Amino acid sequence: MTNIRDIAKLTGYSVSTVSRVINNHPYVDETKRAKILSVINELSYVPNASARQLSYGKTKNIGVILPYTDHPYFDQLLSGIIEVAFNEDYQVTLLPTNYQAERERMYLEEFAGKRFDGLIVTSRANNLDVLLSYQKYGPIIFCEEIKETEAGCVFIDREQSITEALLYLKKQGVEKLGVTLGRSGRLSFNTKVTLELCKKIFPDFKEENVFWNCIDYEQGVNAATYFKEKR
DNA sequence: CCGTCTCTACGACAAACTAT
DNA sequence: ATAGTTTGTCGTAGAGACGG
Repeated sequence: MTNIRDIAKLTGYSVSTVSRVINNHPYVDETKRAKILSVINELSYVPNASARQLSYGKTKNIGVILPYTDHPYFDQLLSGIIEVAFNEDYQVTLLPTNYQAERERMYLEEFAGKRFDGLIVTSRANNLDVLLSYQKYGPIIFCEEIKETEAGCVFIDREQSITEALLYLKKQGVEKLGVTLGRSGRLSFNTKVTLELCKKIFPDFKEENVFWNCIDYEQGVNAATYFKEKR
């Protein structure tokens, strides 16, 4: 396979001069530039991406940790991430975990190995401490409120929005509340807050009125059946 | 001082080489 | 035969050489 040294050898100029031509840098004589370009075209030479990455010290790649993609919330989040990355000439690599802690740790190890310039954690499978310990390898942004440290985070005010939704239901005359949730409160901040607010706004609310692991359409249908029978 | 060009470090890995 | 060491690979960018 042709490399930059082959081009240099064939044209009679140095590797650096060839590099300048490839990257449109100034200070290359036009006749030499033309000759180098003609050899490049002749051999269909394309610079090695790994070697470029080595030199830049950057991958121009952002890893996005997410549980799954077929979900409106993560779809929308991803769409925004991709749009901004595109404008900044960054590539985005999707890192689906299906909430498997081990898989997520594998991605974190790849991040430590400089596979990505930065990491966006939309929802995590490991405890926060585990993810925070990887901050020394590069920037990590969390899509949840991080209060303990100065970690970068972007989040919506879940407490406020859930409160509004619950108050609306109460106003509509709802007395007995049923809730669908994805994961245990031990792992999910969202779950924890939702349960706390349910108990606060609906004092008679009991945890047996929670339908757990409701993360897809099928479980949604099961939840509807469950609540219908419980009514 | 400017334009043009060469040399070399960078990091991880494989291949080649040397010593035992 | 095995373990340890050295060298080469890949493209880029900055330092520096050189001529005018």
